[in-house]
Amino acid sequence: MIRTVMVVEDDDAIRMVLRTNLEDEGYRVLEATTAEQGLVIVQDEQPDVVLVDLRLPGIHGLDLVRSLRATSQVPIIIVTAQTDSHDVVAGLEAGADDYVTKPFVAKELMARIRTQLRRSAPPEEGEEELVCGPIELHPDTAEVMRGGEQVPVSRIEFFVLAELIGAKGRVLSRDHLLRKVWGYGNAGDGRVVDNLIYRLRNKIEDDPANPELLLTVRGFGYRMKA
Amino acid sequence: MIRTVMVVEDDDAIRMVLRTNLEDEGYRVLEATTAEQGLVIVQDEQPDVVLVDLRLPGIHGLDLVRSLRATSQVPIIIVTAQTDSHDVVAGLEAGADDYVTKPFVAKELMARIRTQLRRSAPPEEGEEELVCGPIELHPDTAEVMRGGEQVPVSRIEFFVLAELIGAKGRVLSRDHLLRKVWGYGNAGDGRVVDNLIYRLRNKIEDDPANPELLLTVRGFGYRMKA
DNA sequence: GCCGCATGTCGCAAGACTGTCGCAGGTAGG
DNA sequence: CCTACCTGCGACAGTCTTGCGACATGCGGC
Repeated sequence: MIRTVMVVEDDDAIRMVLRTNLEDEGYRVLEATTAEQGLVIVQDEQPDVVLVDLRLPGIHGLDLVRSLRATSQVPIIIVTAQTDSHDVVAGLEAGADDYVTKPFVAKELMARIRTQLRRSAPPEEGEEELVCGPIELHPDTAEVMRGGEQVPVSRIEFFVLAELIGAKGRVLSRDHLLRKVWGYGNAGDGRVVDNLIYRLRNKIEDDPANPELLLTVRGFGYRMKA
Repeated sequence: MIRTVMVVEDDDAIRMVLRTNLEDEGYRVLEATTAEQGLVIVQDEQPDVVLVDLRLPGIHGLDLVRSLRATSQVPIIIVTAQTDSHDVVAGLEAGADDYVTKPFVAKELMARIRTQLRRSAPPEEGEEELVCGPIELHPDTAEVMRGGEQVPVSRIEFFVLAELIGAKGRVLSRDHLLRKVWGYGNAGDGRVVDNLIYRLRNKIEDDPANPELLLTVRGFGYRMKA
């Protein structure tokens, strides 16, 4: 079954990234740049989840949340730049089901969307196994195991590894990783990825200088051993 | 068997939080914002439990309780902002089976609902065992045992521990705990959880500085030892 | 072999994250 | 009224994370 996600966000760059990520996950994506537009489209199209930015031109995102809640039970996730907990709490009180603050980790946002969807649509097929050679990822505990022993990795390292292993040996470009993991406009240039790969190798490879698991594909990007 | 819970509450934010928590517990949720609506839906749908707010627009919650009691034996739990014991006593006399005052601890409300359900549907499968290493939770008595000895913990500490142990080793984010335990509006942001964890550790860990049961997962949240 | 570019390597510093603790208002019980 | 406790809050310090830049290295084409 194809699910529809509605994005209400005025910043073109962020909306773009969200759309790309959502489409990659197989969702149909609807977009709106204002609260008014969003309200109409939601009622028209009955999406399965709505992402709402708080800072919108004109009507504030909060009011949009309240309006939506008044007429619909669609799961609402607030995506806001306000780290100010004020807006966030107000958002939840207004009836949102979850919130994510920018800069967000795109993979995490996707996971949260899945969670909201699960509520409205029962049990999907089990989580994908995240295993590659001696490396094993446990999303439940956010732990990475290597041959049975735990390897401490940071939040972002975890998500990058998850993305790579999930790709099952396919090459992923730096851009792809930037968009999927870092998520958005993170103008941060390419080397960030290189760095992270370097650090990951130091943690999961026997000989980080001669990687056997996390391979470089010159000119394209990185991939896990098949 | 899927149980149905009816929520009669006019405040959108609170109703939302209740719905989220109830659905997470696996209940089907019906909502009404007025007594009239509630009465109709209850007779229509025969829910297994009804939550009633006392302050409702129009007909008062108390009258709704009386009306319900006149025609049904469905367990009724009053959820009220009135700490004023007046209304509460009146509510119980009107035929309610239990009451919870706001701000309530979400997990506690869920527990009370289970209790009411147990009455109407006798032998379910036993309660989930809330045990983790030397720690043992007794929901009936709200006691925490550690290696056979009782550890005094506060109300909220108890529910946080219950949530964590119930998660069986999975990581729970601060957000998750805030919503599941504190339940709502608790404008209080982040550090509240950290503090509570700190206090819990002082009570249940041998060496609180090097926790072995209640673990931190940096960047994600907390979890119990598997 | 030489050059240019892609990638590896590493240290740094800002800032994020968490642990720790004292304080104060609130509540319950006496 | 007093006391004890619960609970949220803020401050501070220590640790870890992470983007960045600089330089080294290696690959591929000529």
